[in-house]
Amino acid sequence: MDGVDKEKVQRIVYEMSKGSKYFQNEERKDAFITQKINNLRTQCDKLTQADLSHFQKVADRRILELEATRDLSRIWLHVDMDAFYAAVETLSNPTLKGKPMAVGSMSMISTANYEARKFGVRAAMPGFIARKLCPELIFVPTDFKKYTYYSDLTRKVFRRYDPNFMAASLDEAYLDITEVCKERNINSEEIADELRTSVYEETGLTCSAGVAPNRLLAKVCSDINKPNGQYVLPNDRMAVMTFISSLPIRKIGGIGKVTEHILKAVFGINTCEQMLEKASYLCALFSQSTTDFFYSVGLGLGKTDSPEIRFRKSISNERTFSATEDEVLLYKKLEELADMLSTDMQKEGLCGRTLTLKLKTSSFEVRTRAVTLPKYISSREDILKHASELLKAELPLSVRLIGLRVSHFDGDKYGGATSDPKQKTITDFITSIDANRNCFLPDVADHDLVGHTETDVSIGSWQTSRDPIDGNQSSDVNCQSGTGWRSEEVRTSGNNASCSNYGQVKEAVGSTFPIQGQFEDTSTLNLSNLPEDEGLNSCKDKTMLWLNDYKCSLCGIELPPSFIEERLEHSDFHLAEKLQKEEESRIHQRTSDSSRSWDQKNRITRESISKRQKLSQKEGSYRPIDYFFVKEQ
DNA sequence: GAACGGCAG
DNA sequence: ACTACTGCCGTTC
Repeated sequence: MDGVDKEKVQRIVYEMSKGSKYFQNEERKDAFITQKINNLRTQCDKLTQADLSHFQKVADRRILELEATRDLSRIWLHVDMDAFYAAVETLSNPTLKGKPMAVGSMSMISTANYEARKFGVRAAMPGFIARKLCPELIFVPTDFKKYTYYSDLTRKVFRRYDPNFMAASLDEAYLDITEVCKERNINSEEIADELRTSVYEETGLTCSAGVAPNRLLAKVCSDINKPNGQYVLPNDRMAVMTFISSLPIRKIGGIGKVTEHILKAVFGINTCEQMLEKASYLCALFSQSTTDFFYSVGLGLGKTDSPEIRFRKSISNERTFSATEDEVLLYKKLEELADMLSTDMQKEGLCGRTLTLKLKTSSFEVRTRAVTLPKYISSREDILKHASELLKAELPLSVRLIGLRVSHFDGDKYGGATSDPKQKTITDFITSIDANRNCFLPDVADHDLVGHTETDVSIGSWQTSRDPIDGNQSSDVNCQSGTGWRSEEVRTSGNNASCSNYGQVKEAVGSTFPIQGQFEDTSTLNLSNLPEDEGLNSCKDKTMLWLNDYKCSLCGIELPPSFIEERLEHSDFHLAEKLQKEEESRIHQRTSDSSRSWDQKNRITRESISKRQKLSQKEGSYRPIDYFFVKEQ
């Protein structure tokens, strides 16, 4: 951003925060990092020439191995909407045009428009500081429904170029445009141009694009000519190496403030190519996974594969409020969180056995306390009971945030489900009912939120929404809005939108997940947990079955309107499923509800999977969209 | 394997 | 008067 007086901005930010609890905590963290840097330096100094030559050899070998994995056969495009939330708000209120504006609140800004950025106002900056930087700044509260709606519009465009595109958040996506380029015999630059034009025509919003041989690079590229621009990095090794050589490491997804600081302070690394120059030191001081990532950065390597399915590993929620030591109040907050979390988990049919309590003290110190239970839980009572015990052990304490997380899901480690006692029971039970029925394993898996992430090489390469979410009147009693809009979102938009939170995307529910997965879950729950009539009605009502004329409201499978036969078959399937279920409940009347749910879930999921596989074989070009996640909320 | 802290987006 | 959520890594026991 030119025109920004960086010194002035820094000074104001410093003056506004200096002396605050937050600031003191930042200083504490800085001190810790400084210590870490000193330790690393010491270790470096201890390295002998012999050590270094040894590590150099190891590093060289590893770099060669990584180089051998280079794949220049794919063309990836990363799209990034420009100041997305702010742009959407301006669309719905044109009087904002040209004025400095920020989406968010006094506590936290999610996105600032370009006029505001001229003043140094940025995403993730608290509103009160932003106002100091720009007194006439207009604040607009976040409205995720709106962003989800526009996000869906953009995704309709993306889908035309890559039906299997990866949504990284509401405003970012990765598209493998290799095939389109081939089929239409045009180059990637033209595709990018055309795509951006289409997005603008269909949404009124501008975006930027980056094209490169892998996702890591594509992401970097989309930032180069932002806003409303694009940059193409050809699939050529020399071009990549030249591009990467002078690139500051901070531009790379996965290298944040701290890593940048450490690498610079200890090794003098500023650019990507220096990752290779200092390879022996890195090799000596960091783990294999970390050095692999660093070397990959130096080589300009990134992921080129199509999204693999991934499972959600945890689900959580947290709230900030004005710090208090009042135990009654704290328990009440805890109860609300347990309530919301349980609801979210049930929406997705999740049960987990590790519960983690997160506390942020009034001095911003973060603590987590966890327990792993002998059985899987998901009910509000179970969560609350164990959470209360964890909390109790920490009191008295002045707290400003409480969070709860459940992880270690059943069916976690693909198939690992059977290793748990309770599951064995269920498995056995179901098996006894129908020997043919296969439980758990990948099936269960699919029913989870799956996403894919690009994560990977260690410090990951995923993306999340760059616009932090506004905590919504953060500091106060407001703990509800979060979930509220989420559930609405799910029902109304029924699409890819996700509402997430973590960055890598979501559909409607909580945070981050792939849409497909989410829907499947939702549907599963509908069928198994709701009164029979509901499921049945939905099945019968063909017009209601296809959300946005595209996605099945029951299981989330995505079938475009042109798939007429498949659609018919699909609705028949749900009907049959329904009937079968009714029949079954008659037979196994005494079956416990929970067991029946499991059973039902598995069967449905299975069907969905095989259906999808069938489709992809038949129609090579069509595959359900996998999402990844987004986080927002 | 579990717990915890931290980074990143 | 500095968010919400998720994933992964490293360390320690």
